[in-house]
Amino acid sequence: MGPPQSKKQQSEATRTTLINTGARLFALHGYHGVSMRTLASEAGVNIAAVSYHFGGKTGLYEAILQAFIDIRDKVVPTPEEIRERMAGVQDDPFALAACVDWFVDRLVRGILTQEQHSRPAFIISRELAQPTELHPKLERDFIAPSQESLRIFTSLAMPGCRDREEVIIVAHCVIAMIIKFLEGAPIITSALGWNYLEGPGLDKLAAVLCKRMRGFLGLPMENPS
Amino acid sequence: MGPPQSKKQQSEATRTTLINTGARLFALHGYHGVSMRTLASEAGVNIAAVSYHFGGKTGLYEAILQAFIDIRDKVVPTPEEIRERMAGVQDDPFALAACVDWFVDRLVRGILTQEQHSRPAFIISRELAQPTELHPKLERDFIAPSQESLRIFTSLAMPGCRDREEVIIVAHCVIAMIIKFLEGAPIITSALGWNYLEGPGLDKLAAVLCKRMRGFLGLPMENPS
DNA sequence: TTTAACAAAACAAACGTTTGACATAGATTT
DNA sequence: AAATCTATGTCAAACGTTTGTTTTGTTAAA
Repeated sequence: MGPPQSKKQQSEATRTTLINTGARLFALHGYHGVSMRTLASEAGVNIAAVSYHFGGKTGLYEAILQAFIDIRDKVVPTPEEIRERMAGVQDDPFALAACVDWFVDRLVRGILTQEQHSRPAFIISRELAQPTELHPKLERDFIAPSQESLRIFTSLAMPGCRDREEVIIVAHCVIAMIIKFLEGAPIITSALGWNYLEGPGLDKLAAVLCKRMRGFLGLPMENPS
Repeated sequence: MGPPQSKKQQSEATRTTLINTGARLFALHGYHGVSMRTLASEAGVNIAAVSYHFGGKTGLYEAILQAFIDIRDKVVPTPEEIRERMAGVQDDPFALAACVDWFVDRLVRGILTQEQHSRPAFIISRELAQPTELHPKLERDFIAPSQESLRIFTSLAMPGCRDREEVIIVAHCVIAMIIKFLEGAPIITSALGWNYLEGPGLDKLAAVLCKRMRGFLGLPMENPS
């Protein structure tokens, strides 16, 4: 099947397949819930391939986490991007609210729609509740930077707030809401009579979240008419 | 150790120990992450005790979930309780805000402080992201009733909102924030320099959450001076 | 004496990992 | 340019370990 491949191409293809399949299965069933036989079978490769390419099950899991770390900036805006976007609007509540819309909309669509982004969120969210030995690395390279971005956004969105503790708590709430829509997607969609979180449904969700997040941050919920 | 026990007492003691230890370990490491030998060892009982009393590992897990279902009303207020508490204040934003404080404070302290309540939240939250065969029962006896309470509270707290979809989305956000403080407790406490989510720290967290939740629901953040 | 609860040992099955044979792309030699 | 060698990726089979469960025998309350 497919065009004839060189050895390097074949090797790379196997690696990619394993990382993609592993990400999907680990996100669905957790690390301990996926056996190497199921994994290899789903990926369409031999059992020994995992050990050969990644040194074992933990090695593959590590590689998957690393792949997530590498695309972090595509999901969570960097501090620079946030500062640039929100510069000079500290005194205009409606301009601030527009920035909130931008930030929330980007997170919602980044995390909830793109599978390659939603799986990391799934796995990392689980890693939070159920730390493995890879937790320190994940904490340093993914969680901490994301938290920093979230706190910078939050403190900029609440210019009147001088309470550092409150900023940290509020920042946590912002990401918590969005992440929980990922894990609770079946509940939400069935309650709303939707099939998936996409299309008009996702637009509605994003709109409601933007509006409410404004109120949460102490900004006007509605734009001036 | 301890006073001499009758057979029924001893049997009941073993059951309780297994349920408590199981709840702790399953919450920490997930169903597949806990072996029966670790479980029995931690509980201080023989391996065969689990199969003897609960018919196997899944039987114990089921019993643990059932124990959670039985105490649901202690954590999440019932629809009756909510309706009673919030009756006749639909036109008074500040009275409504006080009800929000009551609801949020109860959830925060119920879920985040009491270990016997926080573990169910842990396990059920994981069951959401990673459904097992027990999911339907949990959905019917725990999740659905909790969601109903949450939606009733939300719709009563937003009397001006006639958008059913918005009510559902907002209700989900309310519980999402609180639950995520459970899973993200290590991150939050370390960022804030706290040791645990208790005492003054928990008071602060509850206060901030109450205030912000008011804004989220479109109510005044501060009480009239 | 009967029987409910516990404990130690053994069970088959599934686990992650390793082995050794095989095929072949790529490098080296003739 | 052809022949040979080497290194690499794949595969089926087997490895020893750990899994959840069951069996068998013992203890002590009823």
